[in-house]
Amino acid sequence: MAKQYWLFKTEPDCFSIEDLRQSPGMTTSWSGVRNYLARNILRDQVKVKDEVLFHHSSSDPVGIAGTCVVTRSGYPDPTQFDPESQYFAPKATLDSPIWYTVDVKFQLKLSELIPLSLLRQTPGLEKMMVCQRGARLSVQPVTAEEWRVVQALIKKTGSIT
DNA sequence: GCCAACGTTGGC
DNA sequence: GCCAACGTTGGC
Repeated sequence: MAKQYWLFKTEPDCFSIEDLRQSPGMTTSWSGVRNYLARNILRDQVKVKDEVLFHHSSSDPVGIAGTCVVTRSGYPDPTQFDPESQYFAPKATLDSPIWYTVDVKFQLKLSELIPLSLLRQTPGLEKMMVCQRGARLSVQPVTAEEWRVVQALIKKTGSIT
């Protein structure tokens, strides 16, 4: 299958691109997604080697902070089985898990975050999901063309790897 | 299965 | 802090 592209949202106070860069193996499990549509995407569509825009939400400014790559496709989110976790799901069992996660590895961190306001002004990104009003989905598809346009912005902005 | 009430997300 | 969008819950 051709490589696919995604956008993952996270609140940097909770987990930032820098947190990912400093994680063991620069890799993390994208656990804690508790929305069914996002769950279905993680479980069914996100594949190893797919590339991901790492998006900071509820920050100032909000926007793309870096990129990462999928290193493990959908598997049951361990936090749903952990009574100590804020993501614990009492009804989930090992035999019938409810929530899924994927693993992602750090690729690059932008020298400066690319603000959502800039994305909205950039030709070619008018239809990008994150640019739409009220787009709350935390795991979003990104088209190959949108990815290409964002790559140009990343090159222009500068980044560290 | 409908839909009102309620809760959460997230940009501003 | 506000509030629009939208997801979830639960009574019927």
